[in-house]
Amino acid sequence: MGIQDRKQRDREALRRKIIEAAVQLFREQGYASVSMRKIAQRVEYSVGTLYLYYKDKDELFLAVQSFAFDQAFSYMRPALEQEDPLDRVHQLGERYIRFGLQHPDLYQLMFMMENPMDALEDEANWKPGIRLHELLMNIVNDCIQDGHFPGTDPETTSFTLWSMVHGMVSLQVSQRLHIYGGDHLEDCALSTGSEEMIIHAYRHAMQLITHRNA
Amino acid sequence: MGIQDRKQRDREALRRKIIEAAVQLFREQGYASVSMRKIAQRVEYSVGTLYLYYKDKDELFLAVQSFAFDQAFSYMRPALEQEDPLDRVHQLGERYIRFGLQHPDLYQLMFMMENPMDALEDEANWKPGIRLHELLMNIVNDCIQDGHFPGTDPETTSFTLWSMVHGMVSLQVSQRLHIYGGDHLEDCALSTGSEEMIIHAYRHAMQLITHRNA
DNA sequence: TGCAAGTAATGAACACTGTTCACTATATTT
DNA sequence: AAATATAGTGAACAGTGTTCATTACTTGCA
Repeated sequence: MGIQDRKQRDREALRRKIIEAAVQLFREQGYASVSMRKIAQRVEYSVGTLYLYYKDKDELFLAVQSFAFDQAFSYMRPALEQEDPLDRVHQLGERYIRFGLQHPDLYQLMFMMENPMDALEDEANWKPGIRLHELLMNIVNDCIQDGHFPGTDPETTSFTLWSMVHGMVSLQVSQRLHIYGGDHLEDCALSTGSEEMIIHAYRHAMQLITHRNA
Repeated sequence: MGIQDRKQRDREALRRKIIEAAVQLFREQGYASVSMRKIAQRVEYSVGTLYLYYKDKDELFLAVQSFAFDQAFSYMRPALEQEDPLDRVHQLGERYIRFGLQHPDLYQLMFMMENPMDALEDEANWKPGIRLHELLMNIVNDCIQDGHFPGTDPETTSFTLWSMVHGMVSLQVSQRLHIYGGDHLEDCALSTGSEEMIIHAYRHAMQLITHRNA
């Protein structure tokens, strides 16, 4: 039935419009001040309608999170084209950081907020997280085959690397890095707290970890 | 005037009772579900009274954060008694992690929530953060004097170390580590996601960074 | 002592939040 | 054409942080 198909398409189109409106509002007004009513107003439907398309706010935000992961993955994709596995981790980390800093609201939704995670039927089935972690772990595995990261397993090492870049991004996103650049520190590489300064710290760290004097 | 003094003491006692009630409620019911009315009920005063002692919720929570930092610092204190500066960083990191994992609600307040930070008159004057960072940086500086962390400055290195441990703790606290231990991974050191497993990863990382085969 | 001034505490009220559900309007099927 | 699904609505509910007119009590002064 073509009509059924069209209805299905309409349904999915509205589902998409809703999460796009949510993303837009995140950008414009920040995570905290996005309410169901504001989203409804933006898509020009009533509040109740949102609940016909998403069970509750958590489920809606989980869909936005999924959308954000798509964006993140395609942003990080070019890193995978590097020949040397060590270059792949390097680039992947750098792109991870840049994406997080440039989209703080999406990053919060992906890795910092507790809320949307509750909507997962089983927390262990957090697919985007699994996908990201497997991506990283495979590359780390290749590195180990090349003799890097001696004495560790890919699991532990990839967790460590993830923690480091996540730590850098999330401290910045949650406003904890304003301590750098105050008068109490004369001059240091992090004085501005900008993206490039964080990348600089990341590169130094990777140098230390990989024993490479690039 | 002794009466004035007593009033002053009463005032401070109630201020303290309020933040203690807040901490208690964090423990019992989790961060998200602690409201001003619940705190008021716990201290057996009306809601309005809380606003005579704290300008708003952010300011109250900032006071709780300050309380949490006191706890954290005294928990981490023993680490500073180590002779070797490298042992000091090692232990400091380990204690940082353990404190965070054992007090997830306080940790959220200290390093993850945006809210209470807005209450700072000047974000760059986040005193507990500055204190923690100076503590770490001084130790790192001692390490560098001993020839460790070659080619980096204490600023960058201490930021990196902080990021790593914060990343580990915050990923766990915000429920992002449930991906470990699923069926999609046979066996790995992180399978349980427990405190000891995170400490294990931390130690491996420190080994890599410090080029030490302890 | 009696009265005024000042302080401390209250809780109803306001504007917001996520969520529900009786109701209407439209579309499909019989 | 009538009956039946389906889609959309928005007032209502219980909760949130915050304010402020009103009360209760304490202090200082005549």
